[in-house]
Amino acid sequence: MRWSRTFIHTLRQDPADAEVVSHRLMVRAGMISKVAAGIYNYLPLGLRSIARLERIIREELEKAGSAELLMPAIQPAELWQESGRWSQYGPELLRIKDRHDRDFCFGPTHEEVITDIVRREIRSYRQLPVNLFQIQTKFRDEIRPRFGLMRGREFIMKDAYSFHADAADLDVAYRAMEAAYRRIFERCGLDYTTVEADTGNIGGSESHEFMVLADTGEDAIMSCACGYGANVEKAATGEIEAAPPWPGEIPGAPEPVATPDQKAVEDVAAFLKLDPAHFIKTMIFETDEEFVAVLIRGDREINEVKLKNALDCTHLQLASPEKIEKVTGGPHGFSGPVGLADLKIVADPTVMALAVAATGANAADTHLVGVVPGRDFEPDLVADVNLAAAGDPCPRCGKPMVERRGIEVGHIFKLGTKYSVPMRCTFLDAEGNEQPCIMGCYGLGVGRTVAAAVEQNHDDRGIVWPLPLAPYEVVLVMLNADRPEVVEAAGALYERLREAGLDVLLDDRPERPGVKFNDMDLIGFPVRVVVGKRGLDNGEIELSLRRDGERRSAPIGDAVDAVRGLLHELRSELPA
RNA sequence: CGGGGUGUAGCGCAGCCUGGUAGCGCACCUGCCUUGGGCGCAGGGGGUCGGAGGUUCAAAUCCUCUCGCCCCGACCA
Repeated sequence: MRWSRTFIHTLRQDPADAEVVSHRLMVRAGMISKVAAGIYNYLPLGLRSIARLERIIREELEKAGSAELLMPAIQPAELWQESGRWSQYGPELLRIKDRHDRDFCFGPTHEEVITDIVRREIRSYRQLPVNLFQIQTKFRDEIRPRFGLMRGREFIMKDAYSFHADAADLDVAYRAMEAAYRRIFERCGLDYTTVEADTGNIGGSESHEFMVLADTGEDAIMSCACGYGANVEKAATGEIEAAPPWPGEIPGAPEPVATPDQKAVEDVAAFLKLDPAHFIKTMIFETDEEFVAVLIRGDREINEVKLKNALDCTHLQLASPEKIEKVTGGPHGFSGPVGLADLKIVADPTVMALAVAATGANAADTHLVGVVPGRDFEPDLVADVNLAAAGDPCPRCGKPMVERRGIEVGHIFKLGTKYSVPMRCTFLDAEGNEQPCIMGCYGLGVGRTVAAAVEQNHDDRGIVWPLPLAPYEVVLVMLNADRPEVVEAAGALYERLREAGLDVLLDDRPERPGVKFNDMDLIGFPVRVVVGKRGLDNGEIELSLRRDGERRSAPIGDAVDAVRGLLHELRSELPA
């Protein structure tokens, strides 16, 4: 392709609304442009990178035994009503009506449609398993879209779904898809890790996320040298170090002490000359139907995702100070479990491990010391609601874990029968009994993966594309476009490179050299070939790799081989 | 949805406080010049100042309402 025939318009300045580097650079490089909040055009250059990733995805998924299909973006409400998600999904589901006033939605995901497809055809265990995928545009009306392609409302996703006769067969597909994902991200040259994940409101028994490591990632992940890794929402810990010994005697009953204006645990601890770990922090939450007092050791934080799972509720929020006062009898900041007879109490194991503790007295400016868990209060539920933190012991090996940030580019689930039961997607087993299909689902954010690649591969001049995702592998820069001999030589070389099957863009613009070089660096083509009058006088061209910029010359007659050599050098570092 | 910003030429911004002919840089067009890292000179085109209403002799500027966009938070296969 010639630059003058495609549509590449770079920006000299950063767009005012771009915050993260991938968003900034992709807009500046003329790969994407914004239409509305979280809705983008994929311009020719951006689409080429997307298409290259899609090709890798198709190859690996087909190898893993998944067949491609394409489902509609617009879905009828009836299917969502069958699964129950029409009422559960909330405002993130973009609902629309047709001219007959019938309800539809723009699909944020396709469990309902795929389940409908499969249930129409599958009758027997002999027809299973089924594994299907699509690459398709999704719409989720996110509360806060941001970061360009990283969190769009409309976005391209690869979603796959598998249907099985039993859990063992699902496991086979799950492992195959996991391996396919690994190959996809490895082929893209991305530095990633897999972590155990919470299943969220998709449900299911097992779930892994694929995280591209980047400081700007929206997810926190805990990991350990032993191989354990988990999204912080899900992360367990080994046994948390015990609180220091209680100073002094353990009283026979809790004793109230005055703590005027002392609310935060650190302040009260300092005031009472205790360690924060001696405290029981009591947080009052409000669920769909009740108030809950949640107890965590004073030096720890609550993990709301774990709490939501422990309570098995869909909505959860901290209660307002007014409501806290109403349900506990004491003001915000002085809550404690003792005497909270009417409230459900959930305690983290770190709390129950305390021999004796201090906590709020449910009265203004008062705390209780000498509270003994089990003696002075009894929780309704003991559950791990502890937020893992850097340095906490690994649940597998006990060594300290580290916290890193990641971009969630893939998420795979064992769904079980969450959709097949309500939607009656069943088959007859070998004994002639009707059984629901066991399902798995497998998502991969296509635009997000490309953005993550930029996030991970750039410098202060622009993008440094990993070869497999570059919009063009090679750019041929025609300098001195006013010189007929240069135009002729560059044009001829361009044809030779094309005939050799190379993926090359010819920059034939009559721009000054500085403009061209800056654009090449900004867009980040892996291999750059320069034809200019200076080199041409010696019959030479200049080659360089974007990642190191080191320039080397070659006779123009050897140009094709020289380019191939550089591409080979880049390819040899990637899996086949 | 709560908090904080912002909207003026294609892009990035000033002007607003203190009302009085709408500006700057880049980009674009013409000519000359220059040509290996975002040249130089000269000339030129382009804006319902997000929208509606109000105050005023006069509104980009003040007031009210409204819409878009951005950031933080809650939210999120």
